[in-house]
Amino acid sequence: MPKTAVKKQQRDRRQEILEAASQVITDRGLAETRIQDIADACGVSPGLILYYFESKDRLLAEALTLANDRFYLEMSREMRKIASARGRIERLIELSVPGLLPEYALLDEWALWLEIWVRALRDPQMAKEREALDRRWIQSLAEVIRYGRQSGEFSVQDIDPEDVALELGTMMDGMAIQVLLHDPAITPERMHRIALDAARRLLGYDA
Amino acid sequence: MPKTAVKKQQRDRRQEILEAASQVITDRGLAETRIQDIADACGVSPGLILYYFESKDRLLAEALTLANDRFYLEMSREMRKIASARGRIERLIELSVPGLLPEYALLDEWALWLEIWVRALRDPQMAKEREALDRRWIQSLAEVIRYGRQSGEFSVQDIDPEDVALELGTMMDGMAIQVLLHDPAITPERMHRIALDAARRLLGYDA
DNA sequence: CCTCCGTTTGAACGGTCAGTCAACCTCACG
DNA sequence: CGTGAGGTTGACTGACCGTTCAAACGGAGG
Repeated sequence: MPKTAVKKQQRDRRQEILEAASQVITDRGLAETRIQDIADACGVSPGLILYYFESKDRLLAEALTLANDRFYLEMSREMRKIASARGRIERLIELSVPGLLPEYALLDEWALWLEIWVRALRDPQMAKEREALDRRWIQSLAEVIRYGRQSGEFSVQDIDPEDVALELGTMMDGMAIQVLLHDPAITPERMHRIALDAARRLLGYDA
Repeated sequence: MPKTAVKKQQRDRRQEILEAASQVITDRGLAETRIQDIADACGVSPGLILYYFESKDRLLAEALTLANDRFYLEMSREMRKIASARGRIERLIELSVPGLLPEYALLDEWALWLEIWVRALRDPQMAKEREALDRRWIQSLAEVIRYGRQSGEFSVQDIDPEDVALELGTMMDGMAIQVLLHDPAITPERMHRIALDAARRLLGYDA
């Protein structure tokens, strides 16, 4: 077998395991995830999991960021399809509300964020990774804001786009937690409305 | 020994264990907390822990909300000492920023919130408890807002105080996470400033 | 058809830890 | 003092689970 083919197969299997792991973590929680569960989820024996990963811990760390990476790619693709800055920011918001769009399983996405945060508290490696993921997300927001300001769609001129992005982003984090945990005080629809209002207010455009 | 004395001693020991558990969870994380650790922390043998608690799980669940209860009591006391609504809201904000005031170990407080959230994802009992804690917090904010509106300190009249409280509260949740995780993009001071600005804007009073 | 090497298996190992239990302690009360 | 009940101990157990490993598999190349 040619070397590239071997590498390809290895990468596929690795990916398969990572995706299974990500799913299991979402279902059972990080703390309750066993190697056996992951093996079951992709129909292989437990031994194979540790053939592809140095340890359970490393595998879990890698799996945690997988869904987020996928979300980011999907989001970037969507952005390119939308011309107006306002359309982009509103789509970003829409995509970020847990459970708003049935076609995206964003509840999963957000549940993994909680696990990432807890782990980042004590694992410096994960702390670094989390910061990078977060920065990437805030930068995406900031980019849309800069774009809209440049095009004249957003009237607010005197504030740093990154500051606004940060405010909007952290506010959505906070609300998403409540929505994720099914707090009756804040439904997906309500979060959606509040976030859109906040965006209009912060960026300066009309409804 | 009279029955009340027995009960008193039992309650003290229980409390002692709960507080030790709360501390250990803060230090090591929920997942890494062992009964042995808790026993060590209050200088008793592991067996005694399970003499006072049905299981490790129940103990941890109870311990998780302890710090939050204490924070709430402390906060209520502080509120009574401040006359103006504006002073109250600004004190609430100050108290909520992780690591802003050295005399309060609010990093601990917030770290426990993360653990509560993760656990609430899959434990209905904890989900209910979390919702109650959160409601209590939002209600405190709303109360101050109603007070300030009534006294004329806050000029915004047309929005539901609970809506404003929710917005302010969730925004602070989101920021607190970043601060807690030592994100360089948002220091305690910056969170403090942003939250104060948001309060002024939402409630309608001047700097 | 054989060989070889990367892949896969699943049984076995070893460490960890929640929970149990029998014995011991202590002290209030008679 | 003696007694008894509640409090405390810490060794023990049984289950669980990450990790290891020797053996088996499979298919590409000769």
